[in-house]
Amino acid sequence: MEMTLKRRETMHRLCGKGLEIFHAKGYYNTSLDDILNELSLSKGAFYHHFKSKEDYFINIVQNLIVQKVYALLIEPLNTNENPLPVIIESLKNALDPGKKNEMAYGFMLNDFLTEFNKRNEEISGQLKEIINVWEVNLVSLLKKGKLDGHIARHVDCEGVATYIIASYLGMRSLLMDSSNKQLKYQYIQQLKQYFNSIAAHHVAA
Amino acid sequence: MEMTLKRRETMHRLCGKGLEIFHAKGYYNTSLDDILNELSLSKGAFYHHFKSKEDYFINIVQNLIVQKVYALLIEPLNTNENPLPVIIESLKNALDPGKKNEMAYGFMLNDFLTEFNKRNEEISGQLKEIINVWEVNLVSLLKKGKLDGHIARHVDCEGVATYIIASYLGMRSLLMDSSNKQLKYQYIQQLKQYFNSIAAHHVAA
DNA sequence: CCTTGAACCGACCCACAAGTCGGTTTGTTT
DNA sequence: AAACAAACCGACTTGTGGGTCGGTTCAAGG
Repeated sequence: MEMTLKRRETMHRLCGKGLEIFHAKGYYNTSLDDILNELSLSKGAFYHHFKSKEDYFINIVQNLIVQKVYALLIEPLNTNENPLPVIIESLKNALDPGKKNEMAYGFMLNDFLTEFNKRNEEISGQLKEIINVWEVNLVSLLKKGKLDGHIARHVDCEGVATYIIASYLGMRSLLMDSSNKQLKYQYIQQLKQYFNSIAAHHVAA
Repeated sequence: MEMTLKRRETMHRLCGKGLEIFHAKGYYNTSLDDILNELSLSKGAFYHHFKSKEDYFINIVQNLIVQKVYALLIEPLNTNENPLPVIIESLKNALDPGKKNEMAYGFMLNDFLTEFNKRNEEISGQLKEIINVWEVNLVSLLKKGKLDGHIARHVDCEGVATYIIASYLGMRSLLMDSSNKQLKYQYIQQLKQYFNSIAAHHVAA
């Protein structure tokens, strides 16, 4: 089974470096050779493991992007606490580049969604599905929060989830270049302001 | 001067159709021939009027996109009324496809911003500049609203402007396919909710 | 050793799209 | 109507990048 291990290791290296470069330069603006040169691998090696560039990226979505979105944005929602601070905390984490100078995974979703929209049905469908799962989890957490008395009864939980997702995705277009601390701070502050307006009892801003 | 008129008319046709197709399929995913065939024009005609595809798109940005954004999002802010309803109205307009089944100009900004980011410094710079002008105008209107007693004194106007822009841009990623009436409605409702929390006096939701 | 097959190499093929250029049409001027 | 230039044509050049394929390396089993 040593063979299988080698295969998995090479595929893993390809996916990791691929996500890094696709994210930095865009999928359609990155050639396979860009990635292969970085890893000192050949076309032949690539097509031995993946059947096409698309197949390769789908692997990346399923193995890396899905995992990260779940870890950063969805799993934290599995809580019994007051939803609003939990959501804020998860978004703050997602917008920060990871501790060990990883990528800022929060940035990827809007980028790739826009890039694949109307160009690749398969991939954009999978990305939309990720957003969809996120939305469903947000809604159900918000509804639980309403029952638990943390959120005002008049609130439209679906609407709130939509609004949270929209503002989060949109931050990407504003945070393009430098990881602008100022903008992130403003965003989180205003999100708190908004959350105050849907909380069951008013809390100091 | 009949020549000049002919020239201007052809350039105008090219820009109009170009924006339509670039917006529908993306700039890098659209070949010049895609556009030229639609207009029954040739490569020669194109390069007689524009020096490159990039030059062509910059023309489109300056002549069409800037105009539309100003008309829909910036000029309406030049008012002495309560800023909050004015802003809501402008966003509602921008997200609607025009009356005479035009394009939904509100969708273009996020799409093109994302597409050109890190691929074309020149163009993405111009698009960011549009956003910047919008932000400046939003901030100054909000500040005036504060002086006029429409907006609470504790409010961070820059932060509010950032948040408005982020949520607006982000809606694009959610409204991708069909012009989903439901999502638009949710967005506007939540924006009103948010605005209630920064208004000087509470108004019914 | 020798065989076998997975992992890998890299020259090549092919489609596509930006940009070129010599030539043709069209309209205006005198 | 001759002359001139702007507008336009379309075959061609050139570069790029996804994908192919015959061959080589290497590790494991006999």
